[in-house]
Amino acid sequence: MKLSTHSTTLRRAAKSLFGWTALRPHQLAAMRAVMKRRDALVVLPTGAGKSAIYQIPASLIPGPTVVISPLLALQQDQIAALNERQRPELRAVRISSNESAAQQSQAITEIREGRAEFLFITPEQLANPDRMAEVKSLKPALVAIDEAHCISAWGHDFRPDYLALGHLIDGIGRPPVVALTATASPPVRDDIIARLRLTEPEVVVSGLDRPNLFLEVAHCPTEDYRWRRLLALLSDDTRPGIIYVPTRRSAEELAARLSDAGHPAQYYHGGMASGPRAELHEAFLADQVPIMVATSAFGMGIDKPNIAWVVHMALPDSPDSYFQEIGRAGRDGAPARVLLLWQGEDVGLQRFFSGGLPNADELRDLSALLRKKARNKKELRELTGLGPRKLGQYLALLEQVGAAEPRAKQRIGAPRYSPAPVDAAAAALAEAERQQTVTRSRTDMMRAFAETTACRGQTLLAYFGEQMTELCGHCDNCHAGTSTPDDGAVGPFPVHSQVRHPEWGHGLVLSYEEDRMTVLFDEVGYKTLSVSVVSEQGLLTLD
DNA sequence: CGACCGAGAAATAATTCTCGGTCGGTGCCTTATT
Repeated sequence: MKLSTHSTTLRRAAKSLFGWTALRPHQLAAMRAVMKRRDALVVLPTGAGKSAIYQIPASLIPGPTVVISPLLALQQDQIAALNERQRPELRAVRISSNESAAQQSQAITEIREGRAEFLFITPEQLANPDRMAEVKSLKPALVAIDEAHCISAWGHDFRPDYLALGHLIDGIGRPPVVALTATASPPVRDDIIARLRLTEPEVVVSGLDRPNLFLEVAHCPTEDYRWRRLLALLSDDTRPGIIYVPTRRSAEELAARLSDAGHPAQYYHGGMASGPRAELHEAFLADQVPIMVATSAFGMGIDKPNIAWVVHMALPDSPDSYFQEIGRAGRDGAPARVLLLWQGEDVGLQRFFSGGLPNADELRDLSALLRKKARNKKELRELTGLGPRKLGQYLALLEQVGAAEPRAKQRIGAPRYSPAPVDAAAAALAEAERQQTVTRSRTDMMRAFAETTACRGQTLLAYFGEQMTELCGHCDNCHAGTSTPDDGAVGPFPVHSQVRHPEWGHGLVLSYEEDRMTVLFDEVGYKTLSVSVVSEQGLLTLD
């Protein structure tokens, strides 16, 4: 009775606010969870109406909604889209370094007086205790975490405040949380749920297969071959597309080379000034840039329906990134091509990006310092001589092993009964090694995807924990006839069974391919095992 | 880890090889100058 009431209310609101005559089953399931004030994790492809999942319930629930979104440019687009509708129940404001103090206090006033519903903000803003108290005083009724995979992808080193989001949500009064993303493999989902400290969340996952994308991979023994494969695609398809390259320099060089060869191209990377960067972004969306050569900086928030192809000029760091990047093609449902041009040497750069291990002595000294007195990051930088990046990484690690905790006034101290500095350093180092192993196992899986002769659709979805019983029919291997159906039960353990390995511990069976099986272990990441060895030696047991 | 660059050596005169050093992605934020 109550459930159907919610469904009817939600449908009415969707009609009134967005002009939609129907809601998709997954949208409705997630919205109902939000209406019941349950935590939720939503994994749906972009273009599946993900934002509406928090926006429609937010318009119905009394009290404002805090939207945590990672990029200021993305926030700006989202706010513009909401305010264009000119509905008070959808009005959005934000607080960021882009607003003056006067604009910031005006935004707070609008929310407090009920004239605006959505407050857009970054984790970094919330990490400021004064700001946190101010947001708490607004009594938010809901928190939406947009691009929630950033918690896992960035939290560990790049943007450490992402890791602290669980604390930050506690600090604003712990309203119900809905986390949304287009891509999250099983360990990323677990990470999001653990970091945000979601309580029995409703998990909605769907539609990862993208039948209109033709998946193609070519091993390129030489640079010249890579170049010729790219030109072949460009002469076939004159619709707009994106070329992903691994470095800023290669983005600039390739764009120049393509333009010289009669394929006008622009480049985009994180080292550019923000003005031209924003202009290029807009120009691409407005169909004024046919070819964009870019690093991974280009992507989040690119909601352009007619991207007809995506080329990777090197192996991405993980299937997670790959899936995210190819997912930008063919949102209009028209046939689109995605082509991966790779070499074994590409792995070297990804190993570099997976980072060096921390120094145990530096960790020990930092831990000892925290036990003496709580200090802010600036003091810690001066006392230890560590750079901001490294310090952030070390503090995140120490926090994970119970040797550091955030305190009032931006200070960080050691918890009561925290481990001795030597032990804390050893535990933090072990944690860093575990993270690095898992990160590198993702690169291994990316390489395995590139090398497989099996169905690529099945291989990719198996990585994300979804079993496809039929061949995808939209990849080069299916086309060439080398794909063999994954019947799912060829091995000793069914797909998705929980297993235990004497050395690697607990794992989840993801897929079988000929005599190999892929298992995702909590401690060591993705591993490919020989089915016959597993059977003969009894390597795995049900867990 | 591997690509790339410049310096200097090897070999015999203009090119090829080796060695050592450097660099490589993603973005909030703040604060001090124009």
